Amino acid sequence: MAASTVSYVLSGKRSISSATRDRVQEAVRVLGYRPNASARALASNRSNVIALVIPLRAGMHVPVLMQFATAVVTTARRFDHDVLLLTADEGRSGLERVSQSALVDALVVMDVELHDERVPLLRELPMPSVLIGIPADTEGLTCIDLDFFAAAEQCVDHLADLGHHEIALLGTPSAVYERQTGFAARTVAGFQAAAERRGIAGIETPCESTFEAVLETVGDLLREHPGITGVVIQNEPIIGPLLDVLRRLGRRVPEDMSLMAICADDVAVRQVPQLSSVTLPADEIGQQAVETLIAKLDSDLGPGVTLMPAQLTARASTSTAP
Amino acid sequence: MAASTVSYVLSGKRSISSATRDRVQEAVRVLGYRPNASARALASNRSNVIALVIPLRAGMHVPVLMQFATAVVTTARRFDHDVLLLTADEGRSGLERVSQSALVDALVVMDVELHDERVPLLRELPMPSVLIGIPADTEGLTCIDLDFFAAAEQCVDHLADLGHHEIALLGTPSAVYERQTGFAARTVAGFQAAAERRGIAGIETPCESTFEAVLETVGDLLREHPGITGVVIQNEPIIGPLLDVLRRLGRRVPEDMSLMAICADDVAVRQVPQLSSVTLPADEIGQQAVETLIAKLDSDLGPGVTLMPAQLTARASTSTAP
DNA sequence: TTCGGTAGTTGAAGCGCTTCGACAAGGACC
DNA sequence: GGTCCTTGTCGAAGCGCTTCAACTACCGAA
Repeated sequence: MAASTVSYVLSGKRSISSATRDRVQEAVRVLGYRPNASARALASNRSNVIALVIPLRAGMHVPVLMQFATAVVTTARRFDHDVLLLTADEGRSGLERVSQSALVDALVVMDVELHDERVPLLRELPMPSVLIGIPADTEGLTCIDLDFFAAAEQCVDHLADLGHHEIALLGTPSAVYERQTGFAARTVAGFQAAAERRGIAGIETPCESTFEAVLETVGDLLREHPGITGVVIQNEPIIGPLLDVLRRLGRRVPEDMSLMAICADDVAVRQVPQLSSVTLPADEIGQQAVETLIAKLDSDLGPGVTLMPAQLTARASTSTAP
Repeated sequence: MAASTVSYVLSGKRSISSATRDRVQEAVRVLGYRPNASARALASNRSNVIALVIPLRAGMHVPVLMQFATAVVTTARRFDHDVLLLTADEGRSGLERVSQSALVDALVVMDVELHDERVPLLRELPMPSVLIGIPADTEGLTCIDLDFFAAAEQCVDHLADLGHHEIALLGTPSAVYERQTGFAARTVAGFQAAAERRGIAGIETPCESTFEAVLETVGDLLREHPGITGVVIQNEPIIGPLLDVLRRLGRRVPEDMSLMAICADDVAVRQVPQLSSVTLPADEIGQQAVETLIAKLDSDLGPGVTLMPAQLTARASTSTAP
């Protein structure tokens, strides 16, 4: 019984008689044999590990990140890969390190900015990568994200259909806009485009993720634009505070004020009243990212941008304009 | 110039003349040379990767987990190690896989239950590990956690010192108790012990992490125990809802009701009013875990339990009993 | 019957490092 | 001047796999 035979049984890369295969598998089982990962990686030039670069920056909503990360790990395991966790604060050098040392076979990069310094590097690296988020120039890249432009449009359309003609977008913390994060910019663009198309007034404002900030931002907003009857909210952690603030201000949802959220479904459903929302499908995006990466690994799949379609669910937080 | 010489320059394991060293370093710089991680691991029997097992279970508060994870990754990088992310749903087999294939050198396991099925396995594995959390039998293990018993005691003492004699512990979701998670059990024990010692009434109840659950739980609590004037809260995500519920019920904080939280400092400070709290030092625990692990890696450090001391900070949410 | 082809198996080469033992050169000591 | 030790460098072995080329055995077609 040659070592190579065992290798072929385990990898299935050559035909093996069923007798031999059974014998090998039995021995593997009995001895509890596990191939050494480093030796395997050295010989095959594949580590079966992918890197996941997670942002740790101001304004990012942690539970959503974790949802992405979980989806990535779970899907990677389905394809017999493991996940190496990198934090974005290592920046370019972290990516260079893990790819040039062949620690990983491929990269998943989250929280991509419009003009991300890592993008040129990703183009050069001799290793497939998938971005979660869309930079300004996607030439030669593989990117996946929710279609935030369409998401915002759908929110506006839904409110416009209900007869609202002055609505607001309560956005992400200003830090997120300042670093030109793609998803935030695309949401604003979609919001403005749809408002214009529908001939209604659309006011957008950033909002920090604290109760006081919501209190102040919403207070200012309603003072300056008393005609607002609909709000689109993109910043998940302020959903609770916003509902609270509206209650304090005596505005009932949805009677006086309609609310649309762009957030995970379970978050929307957990509120009182349940929120009409466009789903942020973090699970599917993470899963899709890994599946694409695996495809690129063993078939030189070309680059391309995948926008997950936005899907709106009307619930109890929106109604016809007062 | 022998390959071995380069290796010795890079690792510093033998003395090298400064002339040679400079020449090698210059060449490394110019060529952008990076040692191949797999080859290095195969030859040296060290992958320089540690596994981090993260729970994805009901009732766990995600931002805190992320804080642990971040601290672990950052600290690991300080010691020139990387982090492989495992989810707890792979259970024992995940641990066996990564350790037996020598994918990693060591393990950090989070969210340990009192009778965790992974504990016996960890004792057997030929590889150091550190648990974040304390199981029932710590024989032969290295564990680190906040001293939740003392944390609860300090909360009770603080309230008792202020003259309260009927207080409640608003705990974690019941799922966390049911699976006998150590930190929750130790908090309850400390709460009860201190209440008894101080001769005051201590009522403890689990609480799910939704607004309605808080509304109902607190409603029931105050109906059955109308004399309660102080609450200790261990469940971070319900801090906001709790403040809201008390407001609705017309109980002012701290005039009518004193509040103590066991949570991260920044969370306590972000509330209105700012909460008196015992800090949950996730950063330090994560950091300490990795430092201990590194020490075990290259010096056969013995096992042992490290309880991080609890530290109480009085803020605006506690005052003398009404 | 002979020949080409296919399926099954094998030994050997080699992946890119680390580490061990050997060895040369030089300094200290008697 | 010879011996011993230290310091710096090197070649070779080997880590545990994968993969290639080669070989055997056997089958069907000519």
